Amino acid sequence: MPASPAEASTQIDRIHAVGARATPARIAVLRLLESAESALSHREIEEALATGFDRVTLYRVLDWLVESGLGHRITDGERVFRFSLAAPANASHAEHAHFRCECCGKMFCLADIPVPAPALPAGFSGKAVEYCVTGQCARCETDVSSDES
Amino acid sequence: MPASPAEASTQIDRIHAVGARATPARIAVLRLLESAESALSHREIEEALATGFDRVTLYRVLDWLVESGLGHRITDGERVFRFSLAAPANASHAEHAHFRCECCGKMFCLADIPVPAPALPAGFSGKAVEYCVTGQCARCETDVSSDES
DNA sequence: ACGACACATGCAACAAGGTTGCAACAAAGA
DNA sequence: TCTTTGTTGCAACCTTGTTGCATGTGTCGT
Ligand SMILES: [Mn+2]
Ligand SMILES: [Mn+2]
Ligand SMILES: [Zn+2]
Ligand SMILES: [Zn+2]
Repeated sequence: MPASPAEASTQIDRIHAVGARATPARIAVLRLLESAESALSHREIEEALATGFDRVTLYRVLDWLVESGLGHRITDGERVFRFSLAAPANASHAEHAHFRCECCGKMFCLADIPVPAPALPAGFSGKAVEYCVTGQCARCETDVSSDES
Repeated sequence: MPASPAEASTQIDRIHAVGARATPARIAVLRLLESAESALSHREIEEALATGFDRVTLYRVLDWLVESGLGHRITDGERVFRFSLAAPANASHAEHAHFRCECCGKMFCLADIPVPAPALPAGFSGKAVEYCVTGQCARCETDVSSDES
């Protein structure tokens, strides 16, 4: 089933809104991230998009995503970058906490949980804060508890 | 100037205390991290230790450092691990905040700043928290301000 | 002091994630 | 439709970190 034209044009508008060209790779990545429940790595995106976009093209789309402000990049603590969409159009992408599941490896944006403000030593000036919790996500938790021996 | 024997024996004792063999590479890394003001990457350690320890040996020493509990590892958000010593012998290495300077790239352990406890959504269970602030460190701040045009 | 043994080291090869240079290509606007 | 300028694909490369295996060495018992 091909993507509905209406859905695609939503993404095209978003791309044009930041003054960029709407290319198939960008549209596909936007659509994928839109439907993702967790932040995705380059690898995951490459696999989800069965279409044969070149590795480098995807890297460049992801760079563009972040630079244009349409998405943001986080590091998952295991040396890989993960990407998700910024808050849809309206609010500026407020700083928020992240959660990484050690079981399934997924990375969640906890948009509801505010990041506590830092208290820095004298002379230090902070700009951004990264707050990431690791543990088990809701799904993995239930999977484990229903797997009693 | 060669390392004082007294200094070296301090490191040797620490290594023996965790039931490990005191090798030149381990002693050198411990001594270096002891005197470091910020968490060091493998690369930085390799360069600081002019001695020709093999790349892999240093990686293994760093792995051992963390596994033995003598040190801890953090990710600096740019896909590299950094290492620093755990609190010297006495207290267990409590969770603490980190600061990464965007200017000089150094990573500081803010041992005094406690990490705020997370409030997670239902079903999620957290184990560890990573709290890292990025900005400008005290030194870079003064360097910039004394560089007025 | 000596020897045995377990553990640590060096080397080479490998792996994953990401970047760069450049020629060919295609959105967007005229 | 044409032109322009930004984007793509490909090949090569880089950085960080890991693995296998033969050789070397710290430690402990004697
Ligand atoms: Mn996020
Ligand atoms: Mn630390
Ligand atoms: Zn999970
Ligand atoms: Zn600095």
